[in-house]
Amino acid sequence: MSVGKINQERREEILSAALDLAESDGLAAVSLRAIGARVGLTPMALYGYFANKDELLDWLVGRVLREVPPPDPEASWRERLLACARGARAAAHRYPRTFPLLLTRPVVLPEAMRVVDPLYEALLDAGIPDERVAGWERMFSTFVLGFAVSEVSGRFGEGNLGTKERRDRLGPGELPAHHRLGEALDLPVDWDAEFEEGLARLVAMVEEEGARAG
Amino acid sequence: MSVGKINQERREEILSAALDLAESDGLAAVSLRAIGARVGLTPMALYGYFANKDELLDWLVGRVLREVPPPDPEASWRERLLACARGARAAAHRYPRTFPLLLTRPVVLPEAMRVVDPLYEALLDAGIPDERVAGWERMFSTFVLGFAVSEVSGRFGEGNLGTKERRDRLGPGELPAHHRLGEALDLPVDWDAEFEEGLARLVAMVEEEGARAG
DNA sequence: ACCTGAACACCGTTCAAGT
DNA sequence: ACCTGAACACCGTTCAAGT
Repeated sequence: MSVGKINQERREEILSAALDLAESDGLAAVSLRAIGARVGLTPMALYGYFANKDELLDWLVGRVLREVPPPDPEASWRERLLACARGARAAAHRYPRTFPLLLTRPVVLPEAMRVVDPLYEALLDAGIPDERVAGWERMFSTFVLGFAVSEVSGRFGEGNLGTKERRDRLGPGELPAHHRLGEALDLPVDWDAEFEEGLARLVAMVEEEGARAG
Repeated sequence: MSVGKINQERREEILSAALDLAESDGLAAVSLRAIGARVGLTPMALYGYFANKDELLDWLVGRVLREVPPPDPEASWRERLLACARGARAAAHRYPRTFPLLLTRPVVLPEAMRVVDPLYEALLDAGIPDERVAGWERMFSTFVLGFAVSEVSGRFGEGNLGTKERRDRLGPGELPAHHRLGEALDLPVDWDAEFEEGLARLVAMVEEEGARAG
Protein backbone atom coordinates (compact mmCIF):
# COMPACT_ATOMS: atom_id res chain seq x y z
CA MET A 1 0.00 0.00 0.00
CA SER A 2 0.87 3.72 0.04
CA VAL A 3 2.20 3.16 -3.44
CA GLY A 4 3.47 6.68 -3.93
CA LYS A 5 6.19 6.53 -1.34
CA ILE A 6 7.91 3.35 -2.46
CA ASN A 7 11.53 3.49 -3.54
CA GLN A 8 11.22 3.39 -7.33
CA GLU A 9 14.91 2.88 -7.99
CA ARG A 10 14.97 -0.22 -5.87
CA ARG A 11 11.93 -1.53 -7.74
CA GLU A 12 13.70 -1.03 -11.06
CA GLU A 13 16.71 -2.81 -9.67
CA ILE A 14 14.53 -5.76 -8.69
CA LEU A 15 12.91 -5.91 -12.14
CA SER A 16 16.27 -5.76 -13.89
CA ALA A 17 17.47 -8.61 -11.71
CA ALA A 18 14.37 -10.63 -12.61
CA LEU A 19 14.94 -9.93 -16.32
CA ASP A 20 18.61 -10.94 -16.11
CA LEU A 21 17.64 -14.09 -14.29
CA ALA A 22 14.96 -15.03 -16.82
CA GLU A 23 17.36 -14.54 -19.71
CA SER A 24 20.27 -16.40 -18.18
CA ASP A 25 18.43 -19.27 -16.51
CA GLY A 26 14.94 -19.30 -18.02
CA LEU A 27 11.54 -18.16 -16.80
CA ALA A 28 11.23 -21.17 -14.50
CA ALA A 29 14.24 -19.92 -12.54
CA VAL A 30 12.55 -16.62 -11.74
CA SER A 31 11.66 -17.16 -8.10
CA LEU A 32 11.27 -14.58 -5.36
CA ARG A 33 14.12 -16.26 -3.53
CA ALA A 34 16.46 -16.09 -6.54
CA ILE A 35 15.58 -12.47 -7.34
CA GLY A 36 16.04 -11.54 -3.70
CA ALA A 37 19.46 -13.14 -3.59
CA ARG A 38 20.52 -11.10 -6.65
CA VAL A 39 19.63 -7.78 -5.07
CA GLY A 40 20.64 -8.66 -1.53
CA LEU A 41 17.16 -8.97 -0.04
CA THR A 42 15.17 -11.73 1.54
CA PRO A 43 12.29 -12.95 -0.63
CA MET A 44 9.81 -11.42 1.79
CA ALA A 45 11.20 -7.93 1.26
CA LEU A 46 9.90 -8.07 -2.32
CA TYR A 47 6.33 -7.98 -1.03
CA GLY A 48 7.00 -4.36 -0.18
CA TYR A 49 7.27 -3.63 -3.91
CA PHE A 50 4.82 -6.10 -5.46
CA ALA A 51 1.60 -7.58 -4.11
CA ASN A 52 2.70 -11.04 -5.20
CA LYS A 53 4.71 -12.89 -7.82
CA ASP A 54 1.99 -12.49 -10.45
CA GLU A 55 2.09 -8.73 -10.13
CA LEU A 56 5.88 -8.80 -10.33
CA LEU A 57 5.57 -10.62 -13.67
CA ASP A 58 3.13 -7.97 -14.89
CA TRP A 59 5.70 -5.31 -14.05
CA LEU A 60 8.29 -7.39 -15.87
CA VAL A 61 6.13 -7.30 -19.01
CA GLY A 62 5.97 -3.53 -18.57
CA ARG A 63 9.75 -3.42 -18.22
CA VAL A 64 10.12 -5.19 -21.60
CA LEU A 65 7.46 -3.05 -23.29
CA ARG A 66 9.26 0.11 -22.21
CA GLU A 67 12.11 -0.92 -24.49
CA VAL A 68 9.93 -0.73 -27.57
CA PRO A 69 10.72 2.81 -28.73
CA PRO A 70 7.91 5.09 -29.93
CA PRO A 71 8.14 5.82 -33.65
CA ASP A 72 9.29 9.16 -35.03
CA PRO A 73 6.09 11.27 -35.18
CA GLU A 74 7.39 13.05 -38.27
CA ALA A 75 7.49 9.84 -40.28
CA SER A 76 4.68 8.61 -42.52
CA TRP A 77 2.00 6.36 -41.01
CA ARG A 78 3.48 3.52 -43.03
CA GLU A 79 6.98 4.02 -41.61
CA ARG A 80 5.57 4.37 -38.10
CA LEU A 81 3.69 1.07 -38.40
CA LEU A 82 6.82 -0.67 -39.63
CA ALA A 83 8.95 0.87 -36.87
CA CYS A 84 6.57 -0.34 -34.14
CA ALA A 85 6.54 -3.86 -35.53
CA ARG A 86 10.31 -4.03 -35.90
CA GLY A 87 10.84 -2.52 -32.47
CA ALA A 88 8.67 -5.17 -30.85
CA ARG A 89 10.43 -7.97 -32.68
CA ALA A 90 13.80 -6.51 -31.69
CA ALA A 91 12.70 -6.67 -28.04
CA ALA A 92 11.80 -10.31 -28.56
CA HIS A 93 15.30 -10.99 -29.85
CA ARG A 94 16.82 -9.08 -26.92
CA TYR A 95 14.73 -10.97 -24.33
CA PRO A 96 13.81 -14.25 -26.00
CA ARG A 97 13.02 -16.13 -22.80
CA THR A 98 10.97 -13.35 -21.20
CA PHE A 99 9.08 -12.21 -24.28
CA PRO A 100 6.58 -15.10 -24.41
CA LEU A 101 5.06 -13.64 -21.23
CA LEU A 102 3.54 -10.89 -23.41
CA LEU A 103 1.23 -13.30 -25.18
CA THR A 104 0.20 -15.26 -22.11
CA ARG A 105 -0.48 -12.45 -19.69
CA PRO A 106 -3.34 -10.01 -20.20
CA VAL A 107 -1.88 -6.60 -20.85
CA VAL A 108 -3.53 -4.05 -18.62
CA LEU A 109 -0.48 -1.93 -18.11
CA PRO A 110 0.13 1.74 -18.88
CA GLU A 111 3.26 0.65 -20.77
CA ALA A 112 1.09 -1.45 -23.10
CA MET A 113 -1.14 1.53 -23.84
CA ARG A 114 1.88 3.70 -24.55
CA VAL A 115 3.03 1.16 -27.15
CA VAL A 116 -0.44 0.83 -28.65
CA ASP A 117 -1.16 4.56 -28.87
CA PRO A 118 1.20 5.29 -31.80
CA LEU A 119 -0.35 2.30 -33.59
CA TYR A 120 -3.81 3.81 -33.24
CA GLU A 121 -2.39 7.10 -34.42
CA ALA A 122 -0.82 5.55 -37.51
CA LEU A 123 -3.99 3.62 -38.37
CA LEU A 124 -6.05 6.79 -38.09
CA ASP A 125 -3.59 8.64 -40.31
CA ALA A 126 -3.87 5.80 -42.83
CA GLY A 127 -7.56 6.62 -43.11
CA ILE A 128 -8.99 3.70 -41.09
CA PRO A 129 -12.39 4.72 -39.66
CA ASP A 130 -12.59 5.13 -35.87
CA GLU A 131 -14.66 2.02 -35.22
CA ARG A 132 -12.25 -0.16 -37.20
CA VAL A 133 -9.00 1.01 -35.56
CA ALA A 134 -9.06 -1.31 -32.53
CA GLY A 135 -9.70 -4.36 -34.71
CA TRP A 136 -6.80 -3.53 -37.01
CA GLU A 137 -4.54 -3.00 -34.03
CA ARG A 138 -5.49 -6.44 -32.71
CA MET A 139 -4.75 -8.00 -36.09
CA PHE A 140 -1.45 -6.18 -36.30
CA SER A 141 -0.21 -6.96 -32.79
CA THR A 142 -1.38 -10.56 -33.02
CA PHE A 143 0.78 -10.99 -36.10
CA VAL A 144 3.80 -9.27 -34.60
CA LEU A 145 3.61 -10.96 -31.19
CA GLY A 146 2.61 -14.33 -32.60
CA PHE A 147 5.45 -14.32 -35.09
CA ALA A 148 8.04 -13.05 -32.63
CA VAL A 149 7.05 -15.49 -29.89
CA SER A 150 6.95 -18.42 -32.30
CA GLU A 151 10.33 -17.46 -33.65
CA VAL A 152 12.16 -17.00 -30.34
CA SER A 153 10.51 -19.88 -28.50
CA GLY A 154 11.38 -22.23 -31.34
CA ARG A 155 7.79 -23.29 -31.94
CA PHE A 156 8.55 -23.79 -35.61
CA GLY A 157 10.77 -26.62 -34.52
CA GLU A 158 14.16 -25.92 -36.04
CA GLY A 159 16.75 -27.90 -34.23
CA ASN A 160 14.82 -29.77 -31.57
CA LEU A 161 15.30 -32.86 -33.63
CA GLY A 162 15.86 -33.14 -37.36
CA THR A 163 12.60 -32.62 -39.21
CA LYS A 164 13.54 -35.46 -41.48
CA GLU A 165 13.87 -38.10 -38.78
CA ARG A 166 10.59 -37.08 -37.19
CA ARG A 167 8.85 -37.18 -40.55
CA ASP A 168 10.15 -40.62 -41.31
CA ARG A 169 8.74 -42.10 -38.14
CA LEU A 170 5.28 -41.62 -39.61
CA GLY A 171 5.02 -43.18 -43.05
CA PRO A 172 3.95 -41.45 -46.29
CA GLY A 173 0.52 -42.96 -45.74
CA GLU A 174 0.05 -40.84 -42.64
CA LEU A 175 1.78 -37.66 -43.81
CA PRO A 176 1.31 -37.58 -47.59
CA ALA A 177 1.97 -33.86 -48.04
CA HIS A 178 5.12 -33.93 -45.89
CA HIS A 179 6.52 -36.67 -48.08
CA ARG A 180 5.42 -35.06 -51.29
CA LEU A 181 7.23 -31.88 -50.27
CA GLY A 182 10.35 -33.76 -49.20
CA GLU A 183 13.44 -31.58 -49.03
CA ALA A 184 11.44 -28.43 -49.69
CA LEU A 185 10.62 -28.59 -45.96
CA ASP A 186 14.28 -28.63 -44.97
CA LEU A 187 15.25 -25.37 -46.66
CA PRO A 188 16.82 -22.82 -44.30
CA VAL A 189 14.38 -20.14 -43.17
CA ASP A 190 15.03 -16.43 -43.60
CA TRP A 191 13.09 -15.13 -40.60
CA ASP A 192 13.77 -11.49 -41.39
CA ALA A 193 12.41 -11.87 -44.90
CA GLU A 194 9.39 -13.84 -43.74
CA PHE A 195 8.54 -11.24 -41.08
CA GLU A 196 8.96 -8.38 -43.52
CA GLU A 197 6.81 -10.09 -46.10
CA GLY A 198 3.93 -10.61 -43.69
CA LEU A 199 4.33 -7.08 -42.44
CA ALA A 200 4.27 -5.64 -45.95
CA ARG A 201 1.06 -7.54 -46.69
CA LEU A 202 -0.59 -6.18 -43.56
CA VAL A 203 0.46 -2.63 -44.35
CA ALA A 204 -0.87 -3.01 -47.90
CA MET A 205 -4.24 -4.16 -46.53
CA VAL A 206 -4.35 -1.18 -44.17
CA GLU A 207 -3.55 1.15 -47.04
CA GLU A 208 -6.27 -0.34 -49.19
CA GLU A 209 -8.96 -0.05 -46.53
CA GLY A 210 -7.79 3.44 -45.62
CA ALA A 211 -7.96 4.59 -49.23
CA ARG A 212 -11.38 3.00 -49.73
CA ALA A 213 -12.78 4.62 -46.57
CA GLY A 214 -11.03 7.99 -46.77
CA MET B 1 12.09 -47.12 -21.11
CA SER B 2 10.70 -50.09 -23.04
CA VAL B 3 8.14 -47.68 -24.36
CA GLY B 4 6.20 -50.23 -26.34
CA LYS B 5 4.91 -52.21 -23.42
CA ILE B 6 3.46 -49.36 -21.41
CA ASN B 7 -0.24 -49.40 -20.61
CA GLN B 8 -1.59 -46.89 -23.13
CA GLU B 9 -5.06 -46.70 -21.62
CA ARG B 10 -3.66 -45.68 -18.31
CA ARG B 11 -1.59 -43.02 -20.01
CA GLU B 12 -4.68 -41.60 -21.68
CA GLU B 13 -6.45 -41.61 -18.36
CA ILE B 14 -3.59 -39.63 -16.83
CA LEU B 15 -3.63 -37.08 -19.66
CA SER B 16 -7.39 -36.63 -19.41
CA ALA B 17 -7.03 -36.05 -15.69
CA ALA B 18 -4.35 -33.43 -16.36
CA LEU B 19 -6.58 -31.73 -18.94
CA ASP B 20 -9.57 -31.69 -16.57
CA LEU B 21 -7.40 -30.30 -13.85
CA ALA B 22 -5.97 -27.55 -16.06
CA GLU B 23 -9.43 -26.50 -17.19
CA SER B 24 -11.01 -26.52 -13.76
CA ASP B 25 -8.17 -25.07 -11.68
CA GLY B 26 -5.76 -23.54 -14.17
CA LEU B 27 -2.41 -24.60 -15.57
CA ALA B 28 -0.61 -23.72 -12.35
CA ALA B 29 -2.64 -26.40 -10.55
CA VAL B 30 -1.36 -29.14 -12.85
CA SER B 31 1.10 -30.88 -10.55
CA LEU B 32 2.20 -34.49 -10.56
CA ARG B 33 0.76 -34.83 -7.09
CA ALA B 34 -2.65 -33.46 -8.11
CA ILE B 35 -2.82 -35.56 -11.27
CA GLY B 36 -1.78 -38.63 -9.33
CA ALA B 37 -4.50 -38.05 -6.77
CA ARG B 38 -7.12 -37.84 -9.55
CA VAL B 39 -6.19 -41.21 -11.00
CA GLY B 40 -5.39 -42.93 -7.72
CA LEU B 41 -1.63 -43.07 -8.10
CA THR B 42 1.29 -41.64 -6.20
CA PRO B 43 3.09 -38.86 -8.09
CA MET B 44 6.08 -41.14 -8.56
CA ALA B 45 4.04 -43.67 -10.50
CA LEU B 46 3.67 -41.10 -13.30
CA TYR B 47 7.37 -41.41 -14.05
CA GLY B 48 6.55 -44.80 -15.51
CA TYR B 49 4.56 -43.04 -18.25
CA PHE B 50 6.46 -39.79 -18.76
CA ALA B 51 10.14 -38.99 -18.36
CA ASN B 52 9.27 -35.84 -16.40
CA LYS B 53 6.66 -33.13 -16.07
CA ASP B 54 7.85 -31.34 -19.19
CA GLU B 55 7.28 -34.40 -21.31
CA LEU B 56 3.86 -34.85 -19.74
CA LEU B 57 2.98 -31.32 -20.88
CA ASP B 58 4.17 -32.16 -24.40
CA TRP B 59 1.81 -35.15 -24.41
CA LEU B 60 -0.92 -32.84 -23.15
CA VAL B 61 -0.39 -30.58 -26.15
CA GLY B 62 -0.69 -33.69 -28.32
CA ARG B 63 -3.89 -34.62 -26.52
CA VAL B 64 -5.40 -31.22 -27.42
CA LEU B 65 -4.14 -31.35 -31.01
CA ARG B 66 -5.79 -34.72 -31.51
CA GLU B 67 -9.13 -32.97 -31.10
CA VAL B 68 -8.56 -30.81 -34.17
CA PRO B 69 -10.34 -32.90 -36.80
CA PRO B 70 -8.75 -33.43 -40.23
CA PRO B 71 -10.70 -31.67 -42.98
CA ASP B 72 -12.87 -33.53 -45.48
CA PRO B 73 -10.44 -34.52 -48.27
CA GLU B 74 -13.26 -34.15 -50.84
CA ALA B 75 -13.67 -30.46 -50.07
CA SER B 76 -11.95 -27.65 -51.97
CA TRP B 77 -8.55 -26.45 -50.74
CA ARG B 78 -10.26 -23.27 -49.63
CA GLU B 79 -12.82 -25.09 -47.51
CA ARG B 80 -10.12 -27.34 -46.07
CA LEU B 81 -8.04 -24.34 -45.00
CA LEU B 82 -11.05 -22.76 -43.33
CA ALA B 83 -11.99 -26.02 -41.61
CA CYS B 84 -8.51 -26.44 -40.12
CA ALA B 85 -8.49 -22.88 -38.81
CA ARG B 86 -11.97 -23.14 -37.32
CA GLY B 87 -11.19 -26.54 -35.82
CA ALA B 88 -8.13 -25.16 -34.05
CA ARG B 89 -10.04 -22.16 -32.71
CA ALA B 90 -12.83 -24.47 -31.51
CA ALA B 91 -10.24 -26.47 -29.55
CA ALA B 92 -9.05 -23.22 -27.98
CA HIS B 93 -12.60 -22.48 -26.86
CA ARG B 94 -12.98 -26.02 -25.53
CA TYR B 95 -9.71 -25.86 -23.56
CA PRO B 96 -9.07 -22.16 -22.97
CA ARG B 97 -6.65 -22.62 -20.08
CA THR B 98 -4.61 -25.40 -21.67
CA PHE B 99 -4.47 -24.02 -25.22
CA PRO B 100 -1.83 -21.33 -24.56
CA LEU B 101 0.65 -24.20 -24.10
CA LEU B 102 0.60 -24.66 -27.88
CA LEU B 103 2.28 -21.33 -28.52
CA THR B 104 4.84 -21.61 -25.76
CA ARG B 105 6.02 -25.16 -26.24
CA PRO B 106 7.94 -26.21 -29.34
CA VAL B 107 5.78 -28.64 -31.24
CA VAL B 108 7.82 -31.71 -32.11
CA LEU B 109 4.95 -34.15 -31.81
CA PRO B 110 3.46 -36.54 -34.36
CA GLU B 111 0.07 -35.04 -33.54
CA ALA B 112 1.33 -31.63 -34.66
CA MET B 113 2.48 -33.05 -37.98
CA ARG B 114 -0.86 -34.74 -38.48
CA VAL B 115 -2.59 -31.37 -38.08
CA VAL B 116 -0.11 -29.60 -40.35
CA ASP B 117 -0.18 -32.17 -43.15
CA PRO B 118 -3.67 -31.26 -44.46
CA LEU B 119 -2.58 -27.62 -44.42
CA TYR B 120 0.39 -28.41 -46.65
CA GLU B 121 -1.94 -30.41 -48.86
CA ALA B 122 -4.40 -27.55 -49.18
CA LEU B 123 -1.65 -25.01 -49.91
CA LEU B 124 -0.24 -27.27 -52.63
CA ASP B 125 -3.68 -27.67 -54.15
CA ALA B 126 -4.05 -23.89 -54.11
CA GLY B 127 -1.05 -23.72 -56.40
CA ILE B 128 1.58 -22.55 -53.89
CA PRO B 129 5.05 -23.66 -55.07
CA ASP B 130 6.81 -26.33 -52.96
CA GLU B 131 9.42 -24.02 -51.51
CA ARG B 132 6.79 -21.52 -50.36
CA VAL B 133 4.44 -23.98 -48.64
CA ALA B 134 6.20 -24.11 -45.25
CA GLY B 135 6.31 -20.33 -45.03
CA TRP B 136 2.62 -19.99 -45.77
CA GLU B 137 1.80 -22.64 -43.21
CA ARG B 138 3.79 -20.70 -40.60
CA MET B 139 1.95 -17.50 -41.48
CA PHE B 140 -1.38 -19.29 -41.33
CA SER B 141 -0.82 -21.11 -38.04
CA THR B 142 0.71 -18.05 -36.42
CA PHE B 143 -2.46 -16.12 -37.21
CA VAL B 144 -4.78 -18.89 -36.01
CA LEU B 145 -2.84 -19.72 -32.83
CA GLY B 146 -2.00 -16.12 -32.06
CA PHE B 147 -5.60 -15.01 -32.44
CA ALA B 148 -7.05 -17.96 -30.52
CA VAL B 149 -4.56 -17.67 -27.65
CA SER B 150 -5.03 -13.91 -27.40
CA GLU B 151 -8.78 -14.35 -27.41
CA VAL B 152 -9.04 -17.09 -24.77
CA SER B 153 -6.32 -15.78 -22.48
CA GLY B 154 -7.92 -12.34 -22.49
CA ARG B 155 -4.83 -10.57 -23.77
CA PHE B 156 -7.01 -8.01 -25.50
CA GLY B 157 -8.03 -6.93 -22.04
CA GLU B 158 -11.81 -7.06 -22.00
CA GLY B 159 -13.01 -7.11 -18.45
CA ASN B 160 -9.83 -7.05 -16.42
CA LEU B 161 -10.63 -3.48 -15.60
CA GLY B 162 -12.69 -1.01 -17.59
CA THR B 163 -10.70 0.28 -20.52
CA LYS B 164 -12.06 3.70 -19.79
CA GLU B 165 -10.74 3.96 -16.24
CA ARG B 166 -7.31 2.74 -17.28
CA ARG B 167 -7.21 5.21 -20.13
CA ASP B 168 -8.12 8.10 -17.90
CA ARG B 169 -5.25 7.45 -15.52
CA LEU B 170 -2.91 8.60 -18.27
CA GLY B 171 -3.92 11.98 -19.64
CA PRO B 172 -4.67 12.86 -23.28
CA GLY B 173 -1.13 14.24 -23.47
CA GLU B 174 0.30 10.76 -23.00
CA LEU B 175 -2.28 8.82 -25.00
CA PRO B 176 -3.53 11.20 -27.69
CA ALA B 177 -4.92 8.55 -30.03
CA HIS B 178 -6.76 6.75 -27.23
CA HIS B 179 -8.50 9.96 -26.32
CA ARG B 180 -9.19 10.94 -29.89
CA LEU B 181 -10.88 7.58 -30.44
CA GLY B 182 -12.87 7.81 -27.22
CA GLU B 183 -15.89 5.53 -27.14
CA ALA B 184 -14.93 3.89 -30.42
CA LEU B 185 -12.56 1.81 -28.26
CA ASP B 186 -15.37 0.60 -26.01
CA LEU B 187 -17.49 -0.98 -28.72
CA PRO B 188 -18.28 -4.65 -28.10
CA VAL B 189 -16.06 -6.99 -30.09
CA ASP B 190 -17.42 -9.66 -32.42
CA TRP B 191 -14.62 -12.21 -32.15
CA ASP B 192 -16.17 -14.59 -34.66
CA ALA B 193 -16.43 -11.86 -37.29
CA GLU B 194 -12.93 -10.60 -36.61
CA PHE B 195 -11.45 -14.09 -36.89
CA GLU B 196 -13.36 -14.81 -40.09
CA GLU B 197 -12.28 -11.52 -41.60
CA GLY B 198 -8.60 -12.18 -40.97
CA LEU B 199 -9.00 -15.72 -42.21
CA ALA B 200 -10.70 -14.59 -45.40
CA ARG B 201 -7.86 -12.16 -46.08
CA LEU B 202 -5.28 -14.89 -45.63
CA VAL B 203 -7.14 -17.25 -47.93
CA ALA B 204 -7.43 -14.51 -50.54
CA MET B 205 -3.68 -13.94 -50.41
CA VAL B 206 -3.04 -17.67 -50.80
CA GLU B 207 -5.39 -17.75 -53.76
CA GLU B 208 -3.67 -14.83 -55.39
CA GLU B 209 -0.19 -16.28 -55.02
CA GLY B 210 -1.40 -19.70 -56.13
CA ALA B 211 -3.00 -18.30 -59.27
CA ARG B 212 0.07 -16.20 -60.08
CA ALA B 213 2.43 -19.18 -59.66
CA GLY B 214 0.24 -21.93 -61.12
C1' DA C 1 8.97 2.92 5.19
C1' DC C 2 11.49 -1.00 4.84
C1' DC C 3 13.24 -5.37 6.14
C1' DT C 4 13.88 -10.07 8.61
C1' DG C 5 13.16 -15.06 10.38
C1' DA C 6 10.41 -18.81 11.30
C1' DA C 7 6.79 -21.45 9.69
C1' DC C 8 3.16 -23.63 6.46
C1' DA C 9 1.63 -26.00 2.69
C1' DC C 10 3.13 -26.99 -1.28
C1' DC C 11 6.49 -28.36 -5.57
C1' DG C 12 9.57 -31.88 -9.05
C1' DT C 13 12.66 -35.45 -8.73
C1' DT C 14 15.93 -39.29 -6.97
C1' DC C 15 16.62 -43.49 -4.75
C1' DA C 16 15.94 -47.86 -2.76
C1' DA C 17 12.53 -51.11 -2.29
C1' DG C 18 8.56 -53.94 -3.15
C1' DT C 19 5.27 -57.24 -6.34
C1' DA D 1 5.92 -54.04 -15.72
C1' DC D 2 4.18 -51.27 -12.38
C1' DC D 3 3.94 -49.03 -8.06
C1' DT D 4 5.21 -47.12 -3.23
C1' DG D 5 7.46 -44.31 0.71
C1' DA D 6 10.92 -41.60 2.46
C1' DA D 7 13.86 -37.98 1.52
C1' DC D 8 16.04 -33.72 -0.79
C1' DA D 9 16.15 -29.27 -2.41
C1' DC D 10 13.25 -26.28 -3.69
C1' DC D 11 8.64 -23.07 -4.09
C1' DG D 12 4.98 -18.72 -2.81
C1' DT D 13 2.99 -16.75 0.98
C1' DT D 14 1.47 -15.45 5.97
C1' DC D 15 2.52 -13.78 10.32
C1' DA D 16 4.73 -11.57 14.04
C1' DA D 17 8.48 -8.84 14.90
C1' DG D 18 12.09 -5.47 14.39
C1' DT D 19 14.16 -0.39 12.93
